[in-house]
Amino acid sequence: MSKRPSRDQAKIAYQFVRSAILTGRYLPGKRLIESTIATESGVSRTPVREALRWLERDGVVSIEKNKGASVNQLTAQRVSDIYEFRARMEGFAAYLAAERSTPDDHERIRAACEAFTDAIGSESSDRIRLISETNREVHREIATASKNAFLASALNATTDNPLVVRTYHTFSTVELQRSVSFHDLIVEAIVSAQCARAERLMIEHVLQARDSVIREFN
Amino acid sequence: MSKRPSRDQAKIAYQFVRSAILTGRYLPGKRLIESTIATESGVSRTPVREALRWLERDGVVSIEKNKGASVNQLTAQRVSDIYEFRARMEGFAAYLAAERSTPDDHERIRAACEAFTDAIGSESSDRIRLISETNREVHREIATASKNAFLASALNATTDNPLVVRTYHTFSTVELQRSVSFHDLIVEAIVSAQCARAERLMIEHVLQARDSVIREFN
DNA sequence: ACAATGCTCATTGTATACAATTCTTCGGCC
DNA sequence: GGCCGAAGAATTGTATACAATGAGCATTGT
Repeated sequence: MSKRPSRDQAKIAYQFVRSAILTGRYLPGKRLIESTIATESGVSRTPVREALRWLERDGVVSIEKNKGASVNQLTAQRVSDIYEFRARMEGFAAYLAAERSTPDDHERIRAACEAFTDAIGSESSDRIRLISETNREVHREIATASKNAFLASALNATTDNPLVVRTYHTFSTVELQRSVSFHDLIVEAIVSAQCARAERLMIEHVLQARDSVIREFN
Repeated sequence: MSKRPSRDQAKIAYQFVRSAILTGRYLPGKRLIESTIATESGVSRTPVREALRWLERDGVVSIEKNKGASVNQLTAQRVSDIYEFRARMEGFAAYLAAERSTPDDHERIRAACEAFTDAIGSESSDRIRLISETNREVHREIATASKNAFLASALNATTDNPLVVRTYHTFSTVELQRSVSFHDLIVEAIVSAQCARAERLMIEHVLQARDSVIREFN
């Protein structure tokens, strides 16, 4: 079942703008004109508008009523803000997962962690993409195991935040190994229902990622 | 300057649906047909679609691709989920505010707290509305003082969450007095830069609200 | 010369028309 | 009688046309 034709215009527009910002083609401060993006990405304005709202939620662009969207300045401060926020959210999810998860959840989380470890060892051409995907899966399983549907959906909504995905380009092998360690420790804490430890470990895990990204800025 | 003509169609649609859900005219599980809402609220489908996305973010409706939106079952569990989430967010904001706020911030927060206290004593016909507004202002000032723009915007996005607003209908005088106490304690902790205390107090403050609402359910 | 005012135009917000998808129902077949 | 499938209806997703808003510029009066 190929999803090549990708009949989802809003997603096309989203990825188009996202990619343009990440590669530096759209620079910070640039105003994003809906009609221009529509033409460039080959869809109409309607899905473009929706895509811009998504990017606003990601913290990547700002939208002012009747004035349109513009690319946010990605200062170290701003990136740090977003990661701090995520760290707390994910930490809370880990806390709840430790408190409420079932053996079934444990199985799924463990499997996701293994897939991540495998991805790191992979020599495939889309290794980075693979790492990113499997990592997402780990965090998503933990969010689901938190049994707080609202929290899980809020987290999933930001999992393909451009800022988060970008990080894997900058991660060194040693940092990836560290991620594996943290995943292991977090799983252990969750399985043994040690809520506070799971939370602390997850917060630190995310803050590690923040530091890596911030370092790139300087 | 009257805003009676209220040129914002999306907001009209949002408040229309929101009100319909709160008053029980739209019951949980009810499917929300865009064209129907458009006709009933007197705007076109385009702003209705946007309004539904806002309500999804609030946790009030669920949207499935190509299937549309439906009103969420507001089980005690689900309401609790949302409040737990908010409690952590607001707690983090208070933590950061205690760490980073300036004397100017302190002034604004204090003023907002006083306005809230006044609102409680008010005999005005829209007393509930006034209480709700001033309370929002307190929390918004604290969010701003956190100096984390992303966090502040995420919180503000959910401040007129129907679930949150609803609570003030159910609050008794004693509970409102308790809110005043908590506000005072939180401000004190923030001003004296006691981060952990500010966070704990804020979490408890929001969880109090949760308990009040949950109690209504039974 | 400069500030204020109104005009023009680019762009966003909204409405509506059209396409694609899902749901429903009805008829045929087993 | 019940299950499967196809046709049609209902509804969402997308495109486009139109209205309203805000920005920039020129013009005018002082």
